[in-house]
Amino acid sequence: MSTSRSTPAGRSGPTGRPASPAARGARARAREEITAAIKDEARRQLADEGAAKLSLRAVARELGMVSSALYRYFPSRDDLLTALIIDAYDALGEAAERADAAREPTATAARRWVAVCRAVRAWALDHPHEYTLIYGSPVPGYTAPMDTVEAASRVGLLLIGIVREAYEGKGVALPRIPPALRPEAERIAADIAPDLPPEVMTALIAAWAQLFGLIGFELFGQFNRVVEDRSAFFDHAAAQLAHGVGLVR
Amino acid sequence: MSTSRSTPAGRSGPTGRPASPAARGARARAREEITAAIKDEARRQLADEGAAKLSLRAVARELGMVSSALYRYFPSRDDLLTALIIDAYDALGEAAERADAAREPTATAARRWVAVCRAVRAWALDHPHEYTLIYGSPVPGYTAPMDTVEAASRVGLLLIGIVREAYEGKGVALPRIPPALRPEAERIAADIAPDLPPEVMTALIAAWAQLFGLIGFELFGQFNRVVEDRSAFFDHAAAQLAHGVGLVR
DNA sequence: TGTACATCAGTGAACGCGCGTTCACTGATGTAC
DNA sequence: TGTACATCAGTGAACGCGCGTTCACTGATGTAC
Repeated sequence: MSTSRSTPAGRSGPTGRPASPAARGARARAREEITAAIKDEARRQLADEGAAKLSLRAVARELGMVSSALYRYFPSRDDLLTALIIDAYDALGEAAERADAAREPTATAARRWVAVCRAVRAWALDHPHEYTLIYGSPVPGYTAPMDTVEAASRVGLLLIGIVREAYEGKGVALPRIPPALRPEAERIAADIAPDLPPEVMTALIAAWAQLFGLIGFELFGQFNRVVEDRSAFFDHAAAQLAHGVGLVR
Repeated sequence: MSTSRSTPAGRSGPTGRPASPAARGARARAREEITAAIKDEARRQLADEGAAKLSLRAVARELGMVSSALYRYFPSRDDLLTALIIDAYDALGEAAERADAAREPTATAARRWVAVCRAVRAWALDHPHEYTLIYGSPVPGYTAPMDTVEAASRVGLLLIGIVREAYEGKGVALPRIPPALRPEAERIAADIAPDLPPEVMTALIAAWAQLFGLIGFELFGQFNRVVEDRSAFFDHAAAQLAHGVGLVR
């Protein structure tokens, strides 16, 4: 129950009544605050121990509650994890969307692409453990429920949107793909964005995976003693990815 | 002590004497066998629980030993992890090197590159949990000692070697890099491969990170319901990476 | 070749710790009439 | 507006489990003379 996305103030509560912040009773307000406090503390603990060792008891302890009290808010440890995962996807998606929304009106698709990549990287560096939660190795014994897919696809959809606008404005040079890949490319495009050419969709998905490869290597230490000016390195790599997708300007 | 790489039969033992398999006493042979059995069982358990929860007690239990007995072989849990990590890097490196060694004599650099990428992917799909151990998110609370770096760099060195041969044979088209990246590119090249142009080294490192991004996305489920013919997709992406590094043939 | 001694592998008990989850309960807050 | 009842948050004890590591010990294997 409590694992659904937190209801923003102003939406209707469980009774169906529209509930203004003032009208919500003390109980409802307390519930929201404590739910948020639990998630905040859990996020804090991700940093120390990682998701695999995230412990309800430790969270409760830190909050001055008894461990069983958490079960009023999350029916199990996995549900708390799910909530953290959805929040992380949403926060990352929002950061990326905000970066794109703040573009200058004259920005080219390639510039928008790079800006979104930079926003993703910046969020990852700012929230390394939440990033790890969603783009690191899977948490053993945990399988993400379907609730996560909507939030998980926000960054991907944003990138597709940028490429789509560019394509409509003739700002895309079709990448070439080998014949062996053609059927798969057509299937991918049909499934995800039938209005885009298969070559573009295929290149886009590869670029999407590669973007997270760059960020992961930086975050997980593989660039230690290799790359130093990581911002400059990343910016260039992101621009190259845009190029690979066919964004010509 | 026992966390150093396992001594292959035929090398000299701790006494300095050359020790043929026959000459080694029962004790030494048993020690090697049991060390290997511990690592094998630990690898098996990585699959179920992940590295964060790898447990000496569980390994001992499965081997029919008492947990304290493992301390004769590995001074601590972290040392066992280190041994597994080094083994994994070595196994991956060896798989990549073998794939390259098996090339046809006429193979172009681009073909060699793709063959190595495919070998890395194949090994990752065959050993997902060992791959996760080395290229997944870091194990919380564990920091890899310096012992791992040699094994960790085998794949990278192999890729550099391929590009180097191509460069010497004029098989590389210099990628372009923006002026902002020039100083960092020169630093990288000077540090790692002074005989290669900075543009090439920079592109190589980006491609290296992107390669593992592609593999990670496939392995960690991000391609679920997105990419289906993953081999075809990967082969093309790997060829594109070669192209990005400047391998023209 | 035989013997005394040193080395080593493995035992079993213990220390001190942590975990997720359930359950019957108390007391405060909210709701319906 | 006041009261009876329902809802809910939080408690504290308990269940049953697992963990890494230490330690004194036994008995087998190896080594030096």
